[in-house]
Amino acid sequence: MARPPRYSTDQLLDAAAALAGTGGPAAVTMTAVAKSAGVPSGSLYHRFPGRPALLAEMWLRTLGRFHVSYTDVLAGPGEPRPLALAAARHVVEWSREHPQAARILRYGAADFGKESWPAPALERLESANAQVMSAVASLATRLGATDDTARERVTAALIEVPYGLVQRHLREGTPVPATAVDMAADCAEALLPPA
Amino acid sequence: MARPPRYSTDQLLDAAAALAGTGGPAAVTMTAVAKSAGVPSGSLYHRFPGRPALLAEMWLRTLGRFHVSYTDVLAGPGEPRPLALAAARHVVEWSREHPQAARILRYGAADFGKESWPAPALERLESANAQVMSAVASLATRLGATDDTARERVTAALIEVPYGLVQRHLREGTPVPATAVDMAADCAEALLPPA
DNA sequence: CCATTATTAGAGAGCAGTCTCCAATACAAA
DNA sequence: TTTGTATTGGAGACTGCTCTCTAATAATGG
Repeated sequence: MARPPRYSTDQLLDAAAALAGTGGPAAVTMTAVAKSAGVPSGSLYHRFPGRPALLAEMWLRTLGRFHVSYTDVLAGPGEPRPLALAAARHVVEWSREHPQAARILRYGAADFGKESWPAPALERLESANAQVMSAVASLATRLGATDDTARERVTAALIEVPYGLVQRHLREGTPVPATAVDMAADCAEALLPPA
Repeated sequence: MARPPRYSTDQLLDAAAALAGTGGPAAVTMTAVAKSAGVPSGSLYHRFPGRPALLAEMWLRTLGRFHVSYTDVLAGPGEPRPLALAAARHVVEWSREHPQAARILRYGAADFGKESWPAPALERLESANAQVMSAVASLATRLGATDDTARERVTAALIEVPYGLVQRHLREGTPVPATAVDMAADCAEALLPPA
């Protein structure tokens, strides 16, 4: 009934992600994506209503890929404490394996113009974040974190600290050392409620 | 001998820093800085040869302010271990006290166009970083960190972990909770060589 | 083979941002 | 007062980016 697409959405997002990974948000211009993917600007605007929409899709795709692997770990079988340690390790391992994606997530959604995103994209972001936060929260209760401080410590152990361990390497473009995985686990041990 | 300056360099950098703190690197356009400071573009370009130079000065001023307070702590008197814990705490405390500055340092120099900076600015950056790294390294040896892994753990304890603890709050614009200070110290305990 | 339609293709309008240039200005020194 | 000079002030050239518009194209269903 119609002409088949020559360029896939993923292909365009790949180009955008590559630019974002190396040059940060500012490098992801519509012109640069079009050039890098070998697509005329018209085709790009046929897929995405504008730059904010493209940035939103790229961000959500990247975040989603991390989220599925992360929630997989969180939802795994076994005792909560080993699970929490595994989750902390996983953040670092995932960053080691997906440096380009991790370099994108190093920025906030705000750095990719979140405030201009189309409403559906914002909702997807909201729901993705809520899902992860609820998984972490449920693990926190299983760990015996009752008050706010204890819950904050769990969040820090599972997300913020492992992420911090990786940041500098992502910024500098150097590979994340394997020793960072153990550091994340050691910090988690120190932050989680006593066993 | 000449007309006195009406606008100080600091005043212009303040405007730039405010823009960077709220909107990130992309918000710091020469036009925006001029408008926000109430300065015509000609005056701005009289002080700074171009946008890269302005960004460099802003970054170096912000980094320098952190560095002096941080190296003060590192060079303090006393046993190395309490000193290291104090340094870890200090990173979080400083971010709590200087949220705007911390929000700037959350980005890398690369995000502020480091590759286009004038050569003298690059040298100053290099030397500032080297100074801090050497202070950390000397503390690491005093702590008994002999191999590379142990040294990496010290760096992580003193810089990367405390910084990671603060990141999310900086991104979201929420104040950094006081509990984060203790978390930084607890993680440092776990990462430093055993006492 | 024709009509329909999603997609490609690219030219170019419009705009925001950087930077240049030159005249006007205000002060210090002679 | 006069001269010299660092600075202000702003107009506008130039560039790069976003986005629009229209025509061409390639497949499908009748």
